[in-house]
Amino acid sequence: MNIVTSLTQAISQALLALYGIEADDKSIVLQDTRKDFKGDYTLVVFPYVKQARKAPEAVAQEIGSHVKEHLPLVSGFNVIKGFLNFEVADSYWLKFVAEKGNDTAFGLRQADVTSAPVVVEYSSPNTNKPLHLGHIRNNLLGWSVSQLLAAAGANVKKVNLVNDRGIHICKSMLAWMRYGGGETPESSGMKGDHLVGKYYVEFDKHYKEEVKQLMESGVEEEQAKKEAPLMVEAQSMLKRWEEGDKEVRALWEKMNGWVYAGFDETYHRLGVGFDKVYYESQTYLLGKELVNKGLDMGVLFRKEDGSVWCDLTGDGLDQKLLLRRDGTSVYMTQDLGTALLRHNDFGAERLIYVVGNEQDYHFKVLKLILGKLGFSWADKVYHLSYGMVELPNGKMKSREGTVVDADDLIDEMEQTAADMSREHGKNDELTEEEQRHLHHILALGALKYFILKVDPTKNMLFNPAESIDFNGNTGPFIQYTHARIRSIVRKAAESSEVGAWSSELEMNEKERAVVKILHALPESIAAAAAVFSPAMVANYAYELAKAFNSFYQDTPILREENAQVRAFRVSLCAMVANALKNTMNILGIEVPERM
RNA sequence: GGCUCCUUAGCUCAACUGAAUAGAGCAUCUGACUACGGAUCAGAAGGUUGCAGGUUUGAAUCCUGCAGGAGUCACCA
Repeated sequence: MNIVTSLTQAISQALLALYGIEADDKSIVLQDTRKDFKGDYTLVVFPYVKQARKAPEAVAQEIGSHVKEHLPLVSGFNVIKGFLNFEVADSYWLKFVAEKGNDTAFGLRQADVTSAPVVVEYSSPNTNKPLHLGHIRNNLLGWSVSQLLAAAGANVKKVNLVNDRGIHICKSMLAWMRYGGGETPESSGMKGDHLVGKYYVEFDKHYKEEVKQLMESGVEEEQAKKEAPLMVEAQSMLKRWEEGDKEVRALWEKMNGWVYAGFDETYHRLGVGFDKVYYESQTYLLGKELVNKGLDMGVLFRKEDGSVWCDLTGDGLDQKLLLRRDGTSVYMTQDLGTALLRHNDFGAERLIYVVGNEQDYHFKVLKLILGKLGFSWADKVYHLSYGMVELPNGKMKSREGTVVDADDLIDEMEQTAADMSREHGKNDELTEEEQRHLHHILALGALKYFILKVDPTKNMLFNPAESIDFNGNTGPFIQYTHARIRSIVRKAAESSEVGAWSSELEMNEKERAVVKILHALPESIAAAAAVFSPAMVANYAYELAKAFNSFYQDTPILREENAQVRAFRVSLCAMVANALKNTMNILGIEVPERM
């Protein structure tokens, strides 16, 4: 049995026997003993001193004795103020490595495919411009949270909802017709999404010019923005699209096709994917029946002008529009519809939306309305809200050209990785193809780790000029550690002298540190999954890699003369390599055999 | 202006549900290569956790107020 559960139970029994305190296992919290003190797990006894009517030191002393007496795995304990530090016998740790050392899936739970799916929506791009750094954070988060939940045993379905219709698409289409001269991805050599994005910018340029001219001729700004010929034409194009105009639809399909080809390439490079892709052009009319249902139920109401609203003033919010007076729906209406669609499509238990924090309000409202409409799963809707990626000179603004393009960024990272690699010059035996693959892995390892190690909810700063480090708390550091370990394990396998070891061995401090971190892997993954935080996984992997390096630096492994100790250390190596691989895989980061 | 979130070392970030002396990396300084892989390791220096109160045996963490920053308050998506 796991030592933590054993300890918890022993403590619970001690509390009952000594003081008659009935503490359930959940209220007993053990924490890792701080490095500077002797021991492995610490119990804070302050919560019990009142009922025990004794000084903290005395209480700790008594609990310690009682536990040690009843739990042989506890080899000793010490008391400092109100902190009771338990020491766990080496034999326990040795047994743990012996049992789990060869388990390549250690720490990962088998996903239960028979349980109700958890649907994770992420990415959700617009098809009028290419992906940028903000999308990268979204995609990486979506993918790794999916991996994380799966590692914790959930049946995860990843979905993407592509925003493929609307006025913004028409802008690109119109500009392409006007100024494009029939340019295609083939003729221009541009990636499809970049080409379409170029015409979106083009539209904005000419449109601003028109607005400026109108204002110079005395038209108010508001009015000028509405009346500029380009805008009027884009609006009419949207109308024709909605009416199913063949010409408009054909162009729409053609240009969206270019964009999808471009997106697929970027998704592939990022290593993300989906189980199902929804298109807004097919779902944007959903939700109206729900509104009718809501009207019947009396949770929604109609105003005199015919528009339909939900009154959320009772929840401390405003009234929210759901149908315009002309009967057309808004964003919220669609999202209500797609939530239901998704729930029905998968029989989903939970819906998770990976969407930026600028939509916090929207999802708060979405959840509330779903609840009012009587859906029991409304409280299982979770908005995984993430902060913006900021640049040293401020926010990214597409219109001002201060965006970091996803493809460009990946290109640069790969170049940097190639340069670094060449500098270290250890990969001469690799073919060119293998080297390219390695550079790709390292580049994405650096990028992904850099982004995922930050708490999702927080805004983060990205400095493209300084690019991303390959030293310190980085993806490549962990990748490097893995590659080194695998190298040792390979050599050990060649020598074939690796045998068993006895539980009588004594571990040194650094070995113990590594083993303890390994031991915590399952709990760490479970804890990270509970709060949807890949960052916690990243920090775990780093801590493990660091502890291993520290151990590795001054402890002989293959040169160790004692065969049993050698065997133990090799097993430990294999286990660390495995744990690094599994945790990095959750982050979507590949880990090389050599680098 | 209302509501929500944020503020930790020079910089970028940690600290799970309140617990011991708030931890890493980068940058700076000092040491360690006849290498089981130095993309490493050992160490130094760097902090009144934005400010002021409060609750608690104990607060970066919870409460109140203030300052600074971001987001949002569309018959846009």
